[in-house]
Amino acid sequence: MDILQVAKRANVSTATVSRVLNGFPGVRPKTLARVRRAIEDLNYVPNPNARSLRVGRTRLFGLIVSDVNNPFFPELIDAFESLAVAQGIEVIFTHTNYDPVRLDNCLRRMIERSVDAIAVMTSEIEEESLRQAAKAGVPVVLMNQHKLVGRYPTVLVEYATGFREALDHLLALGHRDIGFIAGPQSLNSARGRMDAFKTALKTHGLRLRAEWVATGDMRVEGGRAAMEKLLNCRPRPTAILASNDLMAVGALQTAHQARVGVPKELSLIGFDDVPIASMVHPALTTIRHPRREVAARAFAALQQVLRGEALASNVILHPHLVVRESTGPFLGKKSKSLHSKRLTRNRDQKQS
Amino acid sequence: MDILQVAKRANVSTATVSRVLNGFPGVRPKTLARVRRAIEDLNYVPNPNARSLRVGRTRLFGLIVSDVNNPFFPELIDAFESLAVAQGIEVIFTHTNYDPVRLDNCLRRMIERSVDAIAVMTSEIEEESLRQAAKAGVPVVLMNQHKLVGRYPTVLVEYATGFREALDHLLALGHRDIGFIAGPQSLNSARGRMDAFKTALKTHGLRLRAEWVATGDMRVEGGRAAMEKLLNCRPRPTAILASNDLMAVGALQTAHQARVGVPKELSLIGFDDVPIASMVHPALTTIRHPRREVAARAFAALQQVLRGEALASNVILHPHLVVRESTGPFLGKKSKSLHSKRLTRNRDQKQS
DNA sequence: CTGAAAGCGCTTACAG
DNA sequence: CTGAAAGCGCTTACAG
Repeated sequence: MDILQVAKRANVSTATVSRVLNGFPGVRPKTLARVRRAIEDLNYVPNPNARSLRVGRTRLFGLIVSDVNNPFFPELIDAFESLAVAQGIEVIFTHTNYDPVRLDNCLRRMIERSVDAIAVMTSEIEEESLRQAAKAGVPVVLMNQHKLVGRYPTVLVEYATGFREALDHLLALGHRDIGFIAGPQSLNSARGRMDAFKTALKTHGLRLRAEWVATGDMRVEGGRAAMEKLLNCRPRPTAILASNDLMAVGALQTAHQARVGVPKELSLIGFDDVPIASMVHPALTTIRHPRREVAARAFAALQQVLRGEALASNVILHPHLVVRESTGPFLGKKSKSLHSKRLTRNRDQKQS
Repeated sequence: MDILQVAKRANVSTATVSRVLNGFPGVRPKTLARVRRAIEDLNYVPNPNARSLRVGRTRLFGLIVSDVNNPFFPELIDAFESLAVAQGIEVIFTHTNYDPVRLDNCLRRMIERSVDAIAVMTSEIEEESLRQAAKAGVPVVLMNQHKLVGRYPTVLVEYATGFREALDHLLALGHRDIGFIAGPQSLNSARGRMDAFKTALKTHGLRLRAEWVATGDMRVEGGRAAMEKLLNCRPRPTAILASNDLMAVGALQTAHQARVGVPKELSLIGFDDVPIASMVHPALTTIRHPRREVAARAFAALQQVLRGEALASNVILHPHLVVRESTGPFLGKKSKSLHSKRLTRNRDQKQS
């Protein structure tokens, strides 16, 4: 009964100590000072369990992502957590390893822990799993789940914007023959990226040749294999976009091994802008996924729901092209024999 | 008063429901079945706050690392969390961004949340910060804090083992002139690695030439700069070890740019075996830091302390060499003009 | 402006 | 083998 100690020392009731603790107005300055003094002297810290039991809120948020080992997520986690900490909220973080069953478990665990709210930042979500959160009255915010848009607050990322910028860039460099390394079409995100790419292509009046599309597993290895296929095409695309950076990195390695110069003979663009994108050589031109922003909006949405405010509408964020060294001018069919001057560009230079 | 509902439905007292919930022996099978039934029917889940308030334990562990964005940590976090979940323990995870003040805050937050135990997996730790945990009676386990070894259970990683294996490998390939890319000597881990390298060198009867040591910031950029310096040495080392993989990756890029072939003209070895190590080209030979094991031992140590068992002694783990493609035979001074046959090796092949 | 008292939902001696 | 009851440490109407 620790608040009692403080109360005794300050010569007040526990109710008053509680008021001071929670910053309620209407405590006489003298009393306030006395209570503060006692808290200080006793080095008193309130018991969060007792508080939660009483109030019904834990100031605990859940954050579920697909995969900690995927370099896409750390920034998102970091951003989410930083915001939480700034508000005195703690976050229980976990990952599903892309497994829908694990997602179900994660949600259950968090609900049983009575978190106040949950952000689900995975690519695949079964609506059935979310129902338990709804039933328990725990607000949930999602990322990029177009199918569930009306039913759960969702942060959407408009891939098309990024692909449009990427194509603008490639066309300006003289490319017209553009290939694509897709991800498994069973994955929401991979399918969304493929669709967005096709749309952007159409906008620019280009057509996608079926043989210029290869599919990989969204990991480096998949990018390698896909690139092998694309390099064997005749005619060969002069520029290739990948569904994510990891596959672009794999593609880059295969190009190296096949002695196909990037960007001299082939331009390459990734997606996400994970840290590795700027670490490879040549540094990858890529479309940056605004994941810190996604985390921030998701967090804000949860707070809004908790305050009982209605969400205005879903948030739509846009990825943008980051030009680095893996894209360059198309030098014509004879480029292989030419020793073109090496292009120098600033890393991290952004295209407007 | 939800356990009461269950009790009513099963026609028992709340005490009995609690016994069933906690798997206490000595409940009559019939009663047991009735209670289980009621729990099932009502979809009852105990309130963790009430339980914690009563019992004084939260089944919450804290995990503090230096940096989520550092590719070293995800595996460690993953391993720690998986073990926790398997025991019905939730983990609050946070990072200090290498800032001692933040570590202090992180510890305070976790203690105020009344976590049961804390694993501190950062490279820099002020003992002062740990005192608050001691005062609050929260067990703490550390990673690689040699100075605090007697006072806190610690998981140690014996860097020397890894460097010895690396040198064995290089010597077998014919190298004798070996350089080193160090980290800032203000960092515990960087200093430890440097010392271990020197020791290993001495064991092999080699001497370190001062001009063959360059210092970087433990990031890719630092590796680039350090490599530039080393490439300008005359004579030049024929093999270089880096304090971590990120710097090795930077070094690799600089070698590429300077048209120094790896491993043909220069062998390169990293440290840690982060995911990027096997993604670059050539794939990095590196010393694998056993971080999943570190996490597992740290977790086990915490559990042991919580059970009131004394720790036998500190845990010592050993890193081992993983041979990939960035190391090869020393081909003599004239190697630059030779077109030596390309070595093929399996990626991920381990040296025994 | 402040206090007395109920109650959040559990667990655990204690008694039988 | 089971129950009645106290109590973990807070917050919050309610009363004054």
